[in-house]
Amino acid sequence: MNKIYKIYRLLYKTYGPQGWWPFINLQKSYHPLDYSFPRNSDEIFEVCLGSILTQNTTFISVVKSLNNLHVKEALNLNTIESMDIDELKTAIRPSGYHNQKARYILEFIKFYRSLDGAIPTREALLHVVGIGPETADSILLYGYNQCEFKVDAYTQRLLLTLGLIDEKAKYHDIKYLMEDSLKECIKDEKELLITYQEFHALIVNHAKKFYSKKPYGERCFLEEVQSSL
DNA sequence: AACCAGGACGTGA
DNA sequence: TCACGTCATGGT
Repeated sequence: MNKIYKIYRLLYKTYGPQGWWPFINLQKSYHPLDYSFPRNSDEIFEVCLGSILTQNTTFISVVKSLNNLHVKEALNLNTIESMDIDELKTAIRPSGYHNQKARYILEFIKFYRSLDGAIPTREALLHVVGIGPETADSILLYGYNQCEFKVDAYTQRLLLTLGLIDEKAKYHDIKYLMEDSLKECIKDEKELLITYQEFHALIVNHAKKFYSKKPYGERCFLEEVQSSL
């Protein structure tokens, strides 16, 4: 068992399953251990929308934006595409950058339509304006249940503090470190996917508590992973 | 009241 | 390639 997987086990033992992704339309019937989402095109689209809106923003703000659309019966691509762009901007205002994110959303909808239900490749997603590596992985991992590890600022900060990467490690360096480490320990594809999904969520949960303000990692119990191997 | 949040893009060196 | 400025609102 390598250190990365050890960190995952420790986080899971501490916080339990996170139940990522919180669907707006399904809050009543949603349970953390139900990994059957998303189930249809509307739910996939909701994850894609949330993935764009959450760029450099807390998910609490994203939920507000998604709810603004939901109460207008506009949490679907047909309505968003046909609605006035200023109305869209107003709805997503709580999650910030509403001008460029409104554009990103419309750009993505064009791309989404061209897919005609197919699963997008990572490379194709990266060609869409407004979709960088993290947003692409978020869409693939949570929207399409693809084994793509999502790296974010918290992941980098955590691994850097624990001394598992160096300062110049880039997005893909970290992504492949996580994926290779987990593949080494998990052979079952379904379990691997769930681990990717839960791990990222657990890192965010944990990092909010210990890696939001300096000095990072103070009293973080993951330090024990260092000495244990 | 400064600081940061589940980033991406454009620019110049 | 890479460091840096910009985009914007909301919570602490």
